[in-house]
Amino acid sequence: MSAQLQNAPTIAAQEHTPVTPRTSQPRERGIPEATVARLPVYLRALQALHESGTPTVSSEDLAEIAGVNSAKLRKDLSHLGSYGTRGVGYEVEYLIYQISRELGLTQDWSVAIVGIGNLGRALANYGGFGTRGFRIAALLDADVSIVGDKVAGLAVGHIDTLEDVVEKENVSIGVIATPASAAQGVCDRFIEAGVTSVLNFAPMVLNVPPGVDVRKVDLSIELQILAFHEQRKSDGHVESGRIGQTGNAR
Amino acid sequence: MSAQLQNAPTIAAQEHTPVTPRTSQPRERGIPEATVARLPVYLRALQALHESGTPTVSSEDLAEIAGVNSAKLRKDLSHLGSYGTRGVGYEVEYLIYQISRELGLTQDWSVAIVGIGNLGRALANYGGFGTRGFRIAALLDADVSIVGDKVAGLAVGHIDTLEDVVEKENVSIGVIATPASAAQGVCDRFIEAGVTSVLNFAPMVLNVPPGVDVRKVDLSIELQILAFHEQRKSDGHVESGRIGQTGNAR
DNA sequence: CCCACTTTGTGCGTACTTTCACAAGGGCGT
DNA sequence: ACGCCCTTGTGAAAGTACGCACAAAGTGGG
Ligand SMILES: NC(=O)c1ccc[n+]([C@@H]2O[C@H](COP(=O)([O-])OP(=O)(O)OC[C@H]3O[C@@H](n4cnc5c(N)ncnc54)[C@H](O)[C@@H]3O)[C@@H](O)[C@H]2O)c1
Ligand SMILES: NC(=O)c1ccc[n+]([C@@H]2O[C@H](COP(=O)([O-])OP(=O)(O)OC[C@H]3O[C@@H](n4cnc5c(N)ncnc54)[C@H](O)[C@@H]3O)[C@@H](O)[C@H]2O)c1
Repeated sequence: MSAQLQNAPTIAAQEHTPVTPRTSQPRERGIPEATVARLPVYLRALQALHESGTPTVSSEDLAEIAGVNSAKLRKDLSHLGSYGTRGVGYEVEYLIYQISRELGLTQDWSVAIVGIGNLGRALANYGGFGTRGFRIAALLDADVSIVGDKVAGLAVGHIDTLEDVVEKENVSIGVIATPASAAQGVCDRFIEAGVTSVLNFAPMVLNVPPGVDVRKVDLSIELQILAFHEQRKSDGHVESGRIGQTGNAR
Repeated sequence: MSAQLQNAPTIAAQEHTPVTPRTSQPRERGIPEATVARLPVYLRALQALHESGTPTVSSEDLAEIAGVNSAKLRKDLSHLGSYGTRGVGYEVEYLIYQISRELGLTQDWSVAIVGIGNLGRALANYGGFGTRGFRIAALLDADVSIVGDKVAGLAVGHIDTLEDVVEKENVSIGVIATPASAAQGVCDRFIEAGVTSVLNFAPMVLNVPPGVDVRKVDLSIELQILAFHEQRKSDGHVESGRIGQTGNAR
């Protein structure tokens, strides 16, 4: 079989002594998915603070910027270890390093995008990609009239070279931006080639074996969720209040 | 104030709703967010079944297609009411109607996209948009060299006409595809103009007042989450198992 | 009309999240 | 050195979400 399951319990356990300088904290293995999904948000907020020259920040302030409850933020960070100083807060630069390390951003990840249509091109041209450890290693498409085109400085390759590219470029994350009908096939090839992380933009549920992570970005679903709440608001209710940013989780 | 919050605490909660004086069975007001987020997935699966001529489907089969546990699916559907027939399953067409109605897709929603750059164009050209009750009412940008261009059959308008457009076209959902630096400003204008649902593609946390829904789509965060798990996999662990599709929730 | 069989709807225990509230830790002024 | 004040880290409570297991409900055959 393959399919199903939402979040996984995350294991925990072993872990030698980290590299951390002095006050290193034992950090337990097993960070909650909900926390993992928020770490990138904290990281972005911290980088903004760092760029503006702020040396330290309290959980209260950082939480405000990140749009979360401060207790939640502290608990999230506590999963990484005790990197704060009571009475003071967290050292911005140090925390950036810790979160980056935890997320695996201290190493580079090669990404291959398949389906260089409207969306694929936008993704390829998206600068924010490389800013954080992600490198677009290849752009692939099945349409021979597109193959060879230069997009964002990269020549589009033919889908048939997927396996070669994955191996040569050591691709670890596959992005699928093809029509839904081709998504499963592309996904299977990625997996067969050894890729175990997939980001899917096609509006369909991919079937994958255990051990493979798939995250989906589905515009249509987002709109439908918004429509649901919008309808509620005008449904006569005075009530409804949804609040701040809701994105993905697990 | 305004700011904060990530996922909303789910309104549901209180909302006794003494409303329905009738029989007890009917759907209580207050569908769990997690359920709302899955309804669109079920809907899509059902439509595929409908197109292939399938008249009824069991929770087991539908769950398989949607990639979820069948008990979860049944519980989700039970929030809408009892639309299944024991021993048979659910009537595809009827269920499509019920879910559509619940999601508010039986009415049309006008959408305005701001920021017609790489991503904005891809969104505008995205056909799947209109397929389900969503109509792109306007495309706006601040760059005068873009204003006037025809994208997906629509002329790009100037951002200064936002308020007029929202009123004239009765826009209820605003899509932000501008650089992060302009996102909050655009968001504020949308809200000021009366829009209470926003879909944000800019990598930043928007500050909004209560009553306004914001959903974000953040490519960078998705990649970072994948990187986290990818790192775990190679961290020596044999273990890690994340599985099937993970998308947004709440 | 009754029985065997299928599938729904849901009670219940478990697990995960969020939030509150506060004791303990640490810096700083005196 | 001492004590005050600020902020962290976290136990515990409350709220949600999941998925199992099964009684109830409906179908079709005999
Ligand atoms: N454009 C958007 O804003 C948007 C939004 C949400 C979802 N999506 C989804 O993203 C996907 C891509 O959207 P798009 O607008 O870029 O579509 P598109 O038609 O512009 O591009 C699809 C590309 O995939 C290529 N392709 C088709 N089959 C392939 C295969 N087997 N192997 C490799 N490449 C193949 C095509 O040649 C084409 O270049 C679709 O599934 C769409 O539903 C798009
Ligand atoms: N392209 C992607 O794949 C991608 C992926 C993830 C996130 N994003 C985010 O989406 C946003 C748009 O990305 P893009 O690649 O399309 O960028 P882009 O630079 O191509 O387009 C941005 C557009 O917004 C317009 N704009 C700027 N300020 C504006 C304002 N105040 N009002 C109205 N319009 C304004 C610009 O004129 C431009 O046309 C960015 O925030 C980016 O980080 C993009």
